[in-house]
Amino acid sequence: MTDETHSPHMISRRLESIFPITDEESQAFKELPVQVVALKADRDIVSIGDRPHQCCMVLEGFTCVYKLSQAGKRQIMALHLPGDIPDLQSLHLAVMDNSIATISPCTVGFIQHADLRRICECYPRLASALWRETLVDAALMREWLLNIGQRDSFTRTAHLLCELQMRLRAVALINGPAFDLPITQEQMADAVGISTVHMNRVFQALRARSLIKRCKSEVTILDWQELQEAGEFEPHYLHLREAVA
Amino acid sequence: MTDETHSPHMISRRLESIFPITDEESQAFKELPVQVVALKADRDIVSIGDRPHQCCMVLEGFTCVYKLSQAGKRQIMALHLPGDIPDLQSLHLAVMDNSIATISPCTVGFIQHADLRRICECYPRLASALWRETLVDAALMREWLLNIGQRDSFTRTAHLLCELQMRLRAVALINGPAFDLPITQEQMADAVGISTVHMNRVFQALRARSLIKRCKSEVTILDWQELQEAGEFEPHYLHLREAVA
DNA sequence: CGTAGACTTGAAGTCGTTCAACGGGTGTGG
DNA sequence: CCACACCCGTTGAACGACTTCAAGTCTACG
Repeated sequence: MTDETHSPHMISRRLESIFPITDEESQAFKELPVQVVALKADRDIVSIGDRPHQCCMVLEGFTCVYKLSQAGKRQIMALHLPGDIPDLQSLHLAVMDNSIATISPCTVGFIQHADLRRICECYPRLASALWRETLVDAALMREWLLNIGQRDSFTRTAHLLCELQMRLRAVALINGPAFDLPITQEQMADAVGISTVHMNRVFQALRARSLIKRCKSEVTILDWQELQEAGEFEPHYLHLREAVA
Repeated sequence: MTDETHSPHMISRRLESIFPITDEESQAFKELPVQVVALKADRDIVSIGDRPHQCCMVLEGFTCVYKLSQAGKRQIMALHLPGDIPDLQSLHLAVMDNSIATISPCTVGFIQHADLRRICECYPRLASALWRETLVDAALMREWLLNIGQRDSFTRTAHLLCELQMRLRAVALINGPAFDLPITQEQMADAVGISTVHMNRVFQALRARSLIKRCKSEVTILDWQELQEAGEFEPHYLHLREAVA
């Protein structure tokens, strides 16, 4: 909530990871006024039914998109990392059809819709880049739908871990096999659509097969190849510009 | 494959159902060159891995977006009706991360990416309308994710029926409680993520509770109120301009 | 008239849920 | 500094929803 300068870097890095933009366009982004805010874990950033006049960019931490069933069960339909804009849709969809919350303590940056619209008019390629962002979000949701609809809980979980690892790499937040994953088993369970108790057992199975190791909030992938196979993970759907080895 | 004139009407009607556009913009759409093709049921229109140079607009019939798991199980992640553009994403995402197939016999219209890009440049509001289209598609997927991840099979199926009824109404394809739903139980099962056998039992339960009636490919909703409650259906996520009673 | 595809049925089996309880670490207030 | 509370992770056992297999019926269509 202090350093306002690293935020535009964040977003342009994310955009560039999936779409080539020029220096001038990148620069335009960096000059956008951003209101930076720090938030505790498990707080709503935007709630279903809201009519926001701004978008929220993740700067630090993890956020999630979620909805509740009538029984009060929560389905997480996306996880967002630094550089992502979880509610970019609100630029064209007046009322939120989902909530967005922090998974871990976060700092986020708010950008006014008006500013985004203006920049989209001046730089049509940036508009395309943002459009593309929302399309990649949708592509991830399709994969999650396949995951939840057709794969068993073990495969689903392995798949999610692979996805997170690769996305974190793509924005250069990690480079080795270990990374910080400040997310509880309950939140993981909500993301793959199983119960907390069962998520715990899946984690045990993953450890038993020596696929991962977990120590506090740090996850280490012990066998990337095996984990990918266990999770039926094919990274094409991430639409990254360059394949990450 | 014969009448090329009704197709642009179709798309503009769909766009207008969620976004106000001017006559001039609507006109621009109607002048787009469209290649109309008739297809049998259960045929791929675009396949995963393709790099299409055109988009496909549904003119008659139903299409679906799907992916296969390694075990060969199919998850349908969206159903598209006349007026929809199932692969609009391909405008900005070079390679398809999903396949698109016909559910029933269909006629579809292909529009070149180049033409769409041109019209987006000339009419930025149309570009926004198309962007919005893809965002609504994503909103539907979020609801499907909630449906499949957190609701039981009975609720899921009721929900899907409500959604289809309301979307068909929104484009004025139906007005009464009965409508043509040329889709097999197997396809329905793939859409809600359950087995064919179980889908059959869910249908029996829906009939036993007098919520729906099915005769050939025609579905009649006997109690709209009850079906909505049974499916936990709240239509906000469809982002229709006007609530349909 | 025969065949293929869609729908239907029963029974057995599996995966995941639910309930209930306990352990361990961490932070907070007395 | 200790005690307590809380959250997270863990465990066992019973239950339930859905799957799978296998067979049989119905209808449409060539």
